[in-house]
Amino acid sequence: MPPPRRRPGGRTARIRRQVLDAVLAELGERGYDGLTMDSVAARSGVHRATVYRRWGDVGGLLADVLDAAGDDAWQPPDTGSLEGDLAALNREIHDALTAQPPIVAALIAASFRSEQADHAQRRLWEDRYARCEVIVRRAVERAELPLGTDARRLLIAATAPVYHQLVLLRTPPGPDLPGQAARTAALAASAGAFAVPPPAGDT
Amino acid sequence: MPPPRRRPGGRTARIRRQVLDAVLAELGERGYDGLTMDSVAARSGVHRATVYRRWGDVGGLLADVLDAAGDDAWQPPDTGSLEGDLAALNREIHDALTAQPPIVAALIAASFRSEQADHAQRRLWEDRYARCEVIVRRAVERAELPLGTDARRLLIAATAPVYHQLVLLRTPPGPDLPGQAARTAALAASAGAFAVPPPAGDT
DNA sequence: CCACTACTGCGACAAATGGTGCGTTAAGAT
DNA sequence: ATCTTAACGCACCATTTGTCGCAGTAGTGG
Repeated sequence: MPPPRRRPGGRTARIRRQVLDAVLAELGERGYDGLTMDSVAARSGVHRATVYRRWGDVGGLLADVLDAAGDDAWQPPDTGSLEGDLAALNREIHDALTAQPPIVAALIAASFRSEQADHAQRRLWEDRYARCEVIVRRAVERAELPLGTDARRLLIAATAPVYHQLVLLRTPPGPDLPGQAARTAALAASAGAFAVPPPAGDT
Repeated sequence: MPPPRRRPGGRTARIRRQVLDAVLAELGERGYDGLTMDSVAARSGVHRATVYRRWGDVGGLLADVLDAAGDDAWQPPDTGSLEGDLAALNREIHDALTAQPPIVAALIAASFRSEQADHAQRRLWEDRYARCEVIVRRAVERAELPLGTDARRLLIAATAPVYHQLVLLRTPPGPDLPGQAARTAALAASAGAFAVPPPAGDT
């Protein structure tokens, strides 16, 4: 027998959007502990019991929001140079983390609250960094970087300072933090700091 | 009139230690939302009402734990070279973040839960990074680094990848993440990536 | 050693929150 | 159009959270 087919139809989708929007709004306004099943239900206009049944708990809500966030068509910037790409990427990150209300920062913080949200957050990170690897590939093609540069490590080195400063340290960043972090990483990269040894076989 | 004089004596101090230990234990075992006033009171053997009276809420508990954590005699490693110091520092961070139970990671995550805890966490970061600046000063004295190197930016660039990988991304780190991050930062630093322009006056 | 009082323990209480069975409504297929 | 079934709304209960007054205990100064 076929699995019972779902009904992705109009009402279900509408309710989902209402609830997800309410989650983001609550998260932005009341920050962190403000996100309860109750407040989400009240704001969305959907009944408490419905929210409980479809999402189970706060972690389910967050996971759904995070998964929905990954379903976009985002592409990393393409400025024509490695440092330019990294700087533009960092500026996007910086803007997202300092936007008002601070939805992205609140989402990151909230993802610690449950296993489900944690997994969804990891999927989102993985997706974003995977999409960014093209930046490094293009730089290698332009001969800005040596072959065998570890894309992931380079991307993390470039972006980590921005996240660290804004999410964990939460102190006012120095001027042009995105640009400086990008320049530092690009410099280290062109010096071969992220070279990965070939798999010990052929060229 | 003078404020009523406090009693920092035996019982009060003992109760505080019991409660703070219970906070750490709960945080390690039950991770994030597991930390409630009730569970702390139960585990510590202190009455609920006492915990409410002295600490007010979960944020108060976390803030007290964080402040207590800053009252130690920790000093950054001194290995004789910049890269060695940074690598040793990163290894300490790595070990603290991957220890079982994951108390440090849980503390960082939990510090998002309230204003009070947030402020305490910032004080702790500030204190730690300030203590680490001596690493950069020593490197400048050894002429490993140019004068006018921005200590804070260098330290953040060196340590951020470790925090980012273990706290935010939460994916298995590559081999020798601490060492690689340290080498990258040291390389960029000796190339002058963290030079700060002199204040536009004299040498 | 004694008096003073800050601090803790106790239990009862009000209020908010989390979670669930059951009848009703609306979506999707024939 | 109408039938089937998934999804929703309502009412309800259980648990947790936070507060208060009072009595007892133990530091602190004389």
